[in-house]
Amino acid sequence: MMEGRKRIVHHHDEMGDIKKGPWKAEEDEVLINHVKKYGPRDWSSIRSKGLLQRTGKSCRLRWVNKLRPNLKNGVKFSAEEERTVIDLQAQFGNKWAKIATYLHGRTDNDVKNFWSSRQKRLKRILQSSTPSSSKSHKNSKEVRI
DNA sequence: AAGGGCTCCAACCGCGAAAGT
DNA sequence: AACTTTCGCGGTTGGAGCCCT
Repeated sequence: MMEGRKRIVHHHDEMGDIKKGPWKAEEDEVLINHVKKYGPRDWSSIRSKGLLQRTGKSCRLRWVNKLRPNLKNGVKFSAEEERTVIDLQAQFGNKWAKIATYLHGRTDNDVKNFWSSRQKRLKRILQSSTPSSSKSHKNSKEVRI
């Protein structure tokens, strides 16, 4: 068997097991407390202080997209928000972070997700009405534009 | 009623920019 | 000035949970 845990440690990496994947409520709390104390910065120090086994990158992402106050989490884009994204994308291109600054409570990730869902939706619709492809998946739900 | 396909979104990655040493 | 570390962005993806038959 030999479940060897040997590992060459470059003195500074704090014992190299980095946690990935979904965040637990407990981790969120640690992150929130850190931000309360020090502000939304120094993401990498969270790991070097041994508070969480997450990269700075992961901590920042979690804060910015999910934990930061006043986010409209779990609320679908309103028709107006959709309009705004579509218009701004036409103006600026795929500048999601920039576009998000025009929408209160939405993050670049939200905008990006909205856009790619929409793109796929449009592609499907186009596909299913193309001459050659007669395999039409029945119009399941409402067709959104 | 179950099981396979489809959607959506949370979180990852790579890379370039910015900040630090 | 040069090298290292951290941040921020855009693109991508795996899987939970919804349809559908």
